[in-house]
This record gives sequence, C-alpha cells and structure tokens, in this order.
Amino acid sequence: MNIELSKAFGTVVRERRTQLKLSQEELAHQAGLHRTYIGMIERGEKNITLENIHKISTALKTSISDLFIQLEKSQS
Amino acid sequence: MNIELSKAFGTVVRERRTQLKLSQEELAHQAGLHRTYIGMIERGEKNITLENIHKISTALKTSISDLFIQLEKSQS
DNA sequence: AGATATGCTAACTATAGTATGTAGCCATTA
DNA sequence: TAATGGCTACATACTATAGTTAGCATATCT
Repeated sequence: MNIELSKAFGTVVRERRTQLKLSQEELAHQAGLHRTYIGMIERGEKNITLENIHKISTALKTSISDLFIQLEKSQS
Repeated sequence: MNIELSKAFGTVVRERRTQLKLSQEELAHQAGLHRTYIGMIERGEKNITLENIHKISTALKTSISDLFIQLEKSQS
C-alpha cells in the first residue's frame, strides 16, 4: 500500500475538516462512518475505497476532484 | 457499494484507455494489475481503492484529479 | 475534576485484489 | 467455409486487507 498517497489524502481531509470546524466525530457522522475510521484515514493508515472517498468529500461539502486537486497541489 | 459511482469511474477509464489505443491487458501490465481486474473496474464491479486509482491514472498518463473532473463532467 | 477531541490497539467480518479457465465476438487469412 | 488470433465478459475461488467497532490512553481545554 502506497503510504505516501494515503497520508497526503489524509492531510487534505484533515485540513478541510478543520477549516469547516468539524470534529472527527462530526465528520464521521455526516459521512455515515465511524469516528476512529476517520482518524485512521487522516493518519494515512488505510487504503480508502472510492465509495468512502465519495462519502467524505460529500460530508466536506466538496467534490472528489477538488480533494485531489488540493492533494496534487501539495505534492508539487 | 455505490454501483453508479464505480460504473461512472469505469466508463472514464475505458474512454481514456481506448483513446490511448490500449487493450485491457496492456493497461493492466502498465499499471501492474491483472487483465481481468481492469475489466471488472471498467464494468463498475469493484469498489476500487486509492492505491489502484493511482496506478491506473499513472498508466493512463494522467492525474487522479483529471479522471474525476471527467467523471463529474459526465454526471452533470 | 469533568468535558471534549484524538490516538492507538486489538479484534472481527465484509469485500477488494488476484488469478484461472471458459466462452463469445469480430476480424483476418487460408 | 473454417480456422486462427486478439480482445473482452463472466463464473468461480482464494487471500489479503479495507471497513467497522469497542475500549483505553493521552492531551487540552473550562
């Protein structure tokens, strides 16, 4: 599993979540996921699937493409 | 599993692959994945993970964000 | 101290990932 | 006509790991 990519994705999620002043628990609830799972994603410990990427992007009130634009920006 | 989203993603992959005049087998080889797995992805039968999204986008000589921009364009 | 937020471990179960084999379609060539 | 090769669909089946949860620790507030 590509740890770097998952970590970068987790960082983007965390940045967006804190911008919205949401706790992990609040984001988890919005996305229909568990609190500890959101923590794992933000720490890059899981290789997230497309369905959950979508749930999280929706809960963060943005699009999947926007999250990856942010991610790719941070890589360059 | 959100079948619609996976199907839409598969369609984007297939369009891009055929544009590049690659067979499923050639794309699979470029991405380090199996031939039949690419078929499943294109048909939307699997909830693909971030790591494999990345492998496929690289093999398709594009970025993850670009694939989802295409996907979101097709949805609207 | 009590409340809130997050990290981390450990388990379980659901399913993604990998692969083999078969069959079908559509060209091209004999 | 039929035979061959390239490409893809589909049906299993196995094994690796994503997804889900509970519990406890740590840290930072008021």
